[in-house]
Amino acid sequence: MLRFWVLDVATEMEDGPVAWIWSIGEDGSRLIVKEPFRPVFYLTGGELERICTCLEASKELSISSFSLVERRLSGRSLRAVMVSVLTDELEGLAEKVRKRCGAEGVFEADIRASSQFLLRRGLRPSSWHAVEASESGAVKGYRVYRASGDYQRLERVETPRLRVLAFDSFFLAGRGTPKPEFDPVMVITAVTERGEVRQFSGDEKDLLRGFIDLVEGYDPDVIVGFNTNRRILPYLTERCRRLGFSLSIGRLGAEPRTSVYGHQSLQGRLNIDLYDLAEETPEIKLETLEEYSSYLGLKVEYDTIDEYDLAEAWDKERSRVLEYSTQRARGIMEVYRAVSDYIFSLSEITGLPADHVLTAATGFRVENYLMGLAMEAGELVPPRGEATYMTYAGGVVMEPRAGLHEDVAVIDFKSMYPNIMMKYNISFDTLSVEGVHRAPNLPHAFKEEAGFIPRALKRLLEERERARGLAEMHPEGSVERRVLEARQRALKVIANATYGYMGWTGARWYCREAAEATSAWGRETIRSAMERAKELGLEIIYGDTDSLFVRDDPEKIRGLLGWINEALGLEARVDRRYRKILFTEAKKRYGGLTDDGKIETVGLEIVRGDWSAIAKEAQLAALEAILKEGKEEAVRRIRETIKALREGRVPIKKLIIWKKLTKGLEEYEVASPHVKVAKRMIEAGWSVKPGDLVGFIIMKGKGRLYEKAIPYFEADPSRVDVDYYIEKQVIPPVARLLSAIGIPERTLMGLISN
DNA sequence: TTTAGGCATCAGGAGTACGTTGT
DNA sequence: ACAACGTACTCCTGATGCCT
Ligand SMILES: Nc1ncnc2c1ncn2[C@H]1C[C@H](O)[C@@H](COP(=O)(O)OP(=O)(O)OP(=O)(O)O)O1
Repeated sequence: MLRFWVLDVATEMEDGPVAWIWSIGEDGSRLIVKEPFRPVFYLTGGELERICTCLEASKELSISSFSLVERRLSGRSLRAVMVSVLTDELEGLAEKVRKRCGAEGVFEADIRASSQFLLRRGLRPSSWHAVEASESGAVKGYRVYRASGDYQRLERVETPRLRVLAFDSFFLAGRGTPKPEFDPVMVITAVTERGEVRQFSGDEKDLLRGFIDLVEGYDPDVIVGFNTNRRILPYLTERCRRLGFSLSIGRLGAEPRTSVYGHQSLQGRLNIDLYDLAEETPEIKLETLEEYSSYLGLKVEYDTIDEYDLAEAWDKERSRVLEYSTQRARGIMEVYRAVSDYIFSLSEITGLPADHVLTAATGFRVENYLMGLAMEAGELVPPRGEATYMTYAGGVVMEPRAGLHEDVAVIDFKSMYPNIMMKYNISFDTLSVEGVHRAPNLPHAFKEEAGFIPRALKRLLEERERARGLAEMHPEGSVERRVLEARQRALKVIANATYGYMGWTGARWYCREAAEATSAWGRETIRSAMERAKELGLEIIYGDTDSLFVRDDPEKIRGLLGWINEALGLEARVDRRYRKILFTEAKKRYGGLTDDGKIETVGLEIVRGDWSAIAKEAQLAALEAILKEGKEEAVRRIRETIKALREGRVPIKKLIIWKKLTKGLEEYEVASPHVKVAKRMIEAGWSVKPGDLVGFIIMKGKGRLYEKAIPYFEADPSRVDVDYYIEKQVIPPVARLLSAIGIPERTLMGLISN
């Protein structure tokens, strides 16, 4: 038996499609496991025997074989013709066959060949397998095996030692964002996992060739960078082409290939872009390598040079640029080390290859996970439909009791929606008018027979519990803990998103009834818990969807938790205790002092990425004073902030307001500062695209706000509109906190004039 | 390539009332 | 006297990013 760890899978056309499993062997060797593979689609409806006769007569098409099989569709048994084909262009062929042979439905023709291979053969990326295989030569030094028989998943959990190359690169433009048509590569710096640094600069052709040679010589399994998918790899590829050669950094010398959703695929290697990871980390508001490193608590030094100053720095302080490039490559390696386990675990859970899982949107992670289970269960994977969007009611949110409260306990249901889906067996394949589980105030019901979705959730929740347990074994602040926390959270998001997935019109298993019923039962559950809490004499201060904030009373809370467990069959727990907690009038916003002495803020401007740092700091200072010192101190601190602003003592960086461009500039209906600034930047030659953050500063002047906003890197500190920052940034968020403890806004407005 | 709904907050823009100005 | 204009106000909506 050959044992191997799956790095990546590709299908290549030889005599028909062949799956190439790029792998790491037990002895650490790099190898390729090959298996001729026949992608499959199913035909249903019509007269299946006639369809078979028709297929028999269609020998000229690339059909390898076909047979009548028993499958399931939404849980119901169904006969179908399974067609195995010799091409990786399934969709066209399937449609042709369907028409010619008079079938009604086509299933699974829209799943790409390499995905099919992974899913059908039960192969999991980023995990260990065993298979009967015979050695059959070598390609470019990689031993090749022919697999025969089924793949067995092994229990081993550890990741083999991978060769990793971290790199970063800067490009040089005379004006604005560098464009690959004109502007050369200045420098590439690469670092191996042993810490060896190689820097390439000078003649562009030489430096690119140097990098290619390094990759070929070092032969990394993983190439990791920051912003490689969207920017660096396409850029380098284009530069090489223009210089008359190709960026041959694939394992058999191929160029990077643009794959699904802007991902750059490297033959036989994993291309990992840490930017993708930064983007989905909610604590990180500004997706930069620096922010990510500091979020992880890594000790990496950066002498940062802003993108907008790079060209100038290259002229004036070249050695600093080169040094920064090295720091970045080192930092990328450090971050990779910290997060690689997380990436591989996400890949293993969802069944998506490690480099694809990071670019896949949540819905597709869920879907891929479900598809794997579906194929195991013989459940046909339906095509994506075009359901019309219909909204439905979600969770209930209580009006908070505004003000400062002492000793508040937060009671929280454990994975509420997933557990509700399991309790009431909510699934697309259990929806039935005669079902025994009838959703409150809805015409939807679900039957007893174990559903597909509850089965899928069970595994996710178990895995999450495991990750949570492990996380708690590591000290707070340690890298291990952060990574396990991230895994735990990823599993929670995938589980919750399984609920949202069924309410998503783009889902293969769209089932609005299931999603709607889940939130309806959620409302019923929290309402009954609220009632019970009141009956027990608990004082409720706030609640949102699955939580109750109550005045702490351990005895009564114990009673409530016990009741929830017995009467509702769900688990709730005290998630947190606040010594003090402050609510404004608003829902979903509060800040408190926890029992272990930490300040926690939820929803307030402090946690939002679209407020200036000065405003967020001022609000935090006020909150801290309110919780720890008193009202007077809060007012004193704000007075100090305002004074500092007036006297020009606040660094310009703290005045930047960042907002994301969420769509193309033409699509905006109303003018706004960040859109205006984006337009201005584009005119100056900078590239600003949807998904980018635009940083701006408000300057003195007349007119609308958007007329006073300029790119942050053009701001002259002496012309900043200090009044705007005082009156519209600092005061309102602070005033909302203060008014909750009875200090009228006037008190702050009085501070404006001095 | 879009998991869902619920929510606060801000600024722009349309509509309106009202006062001022010029003829 | 009356139209044209500017300003201040209200109300609604688009936009963003958060919470669960
Ligand atoms: N990202 C999300 N997508 C869809 N539904 C969500 C999401 N986050 C939360 N919900 C819904 C479903 C959850 O069960 C419910 C309560 O959320 P929350 O308390 O944050 O987590 P949880 O109850 O699932 O886990 P925990 O065990 O950490 O409390 O709100």
